[in-house]
Amino acid sequence: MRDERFCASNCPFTRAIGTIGNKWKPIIINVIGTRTVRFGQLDSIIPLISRKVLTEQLKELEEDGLLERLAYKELPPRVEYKLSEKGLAFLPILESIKEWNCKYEVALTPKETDRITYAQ
Amino acid sequence: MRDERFCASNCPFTRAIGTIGNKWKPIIINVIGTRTVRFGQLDSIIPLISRKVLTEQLKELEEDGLLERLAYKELPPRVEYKLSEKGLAFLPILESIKEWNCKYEVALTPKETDRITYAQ
DNA sequence: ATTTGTAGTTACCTCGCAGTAACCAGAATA
DNA sequence: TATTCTGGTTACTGCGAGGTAACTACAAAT
Repeated sequence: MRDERFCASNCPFTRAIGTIGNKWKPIIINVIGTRTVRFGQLDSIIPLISRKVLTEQLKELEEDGLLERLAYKELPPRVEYKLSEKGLAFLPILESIKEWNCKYEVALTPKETDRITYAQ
Repeated sequence: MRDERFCASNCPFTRAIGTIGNKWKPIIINVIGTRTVRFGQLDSIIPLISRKVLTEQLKELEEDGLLERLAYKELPPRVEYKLSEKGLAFLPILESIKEWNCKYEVALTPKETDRITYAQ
């Protein structure tokens, strides 16, 4: 999922793309935003992602220091995710991507059915 | 390569991730920058990418209006790629990703060998 | 006559991403 | 007693992304 050849590059930009350059991570970071979110919430807010892949993505994001995982020793288990300082600093970039897209996107005619929104 | 479920979303952010949210497109956009670059140049500047995938990515970027393809009717053929207004407007976002990464990345110890740089 | 150079395209094959389903702990509730 | 609730993990599986190699056109150079 994470491309090790990218992460091993000596180019900062290439390394950055190696860590956040896939489709799920920007979505997950955007969904968490400034909140504290539980695993089950993420799983239900992002319907297209499977539990397994969500787990993997969250683990990588934690390893890369973008988010913090708070596991409470309860039963049934409770785990909360929130963005770290690094993750929060990435939010403005996602905002500029939104603005960029709204400004330049060619008009589409999405079906009224199967609408999916991850924005808050 | 492009995730159609993402592109069909009614959420602008999700659609944006659907078009530029993979590892190669940000790299290609960054390499082209403000220049006009030939196909062969891209192929040699980005060694890890295969010709086939490079062709596919360039075609999608053109379809999404991020770059312009100028094919000269010569033999041997000559094709030049340059960013459109939309593509150029994306460059500042890539710059902020670079800054973000340099500021927050955890220190790595990349091998002195196999160094790869796409930055200009 | 043969090689070179460019920008692809095509067929073929493989590896691995990702989906699905089953399973887990153990307290609380019915 | 059995079910529920949560946040995973594991095994199995299939599809498709992506790599490789061969091939194209045609002019110019050797």
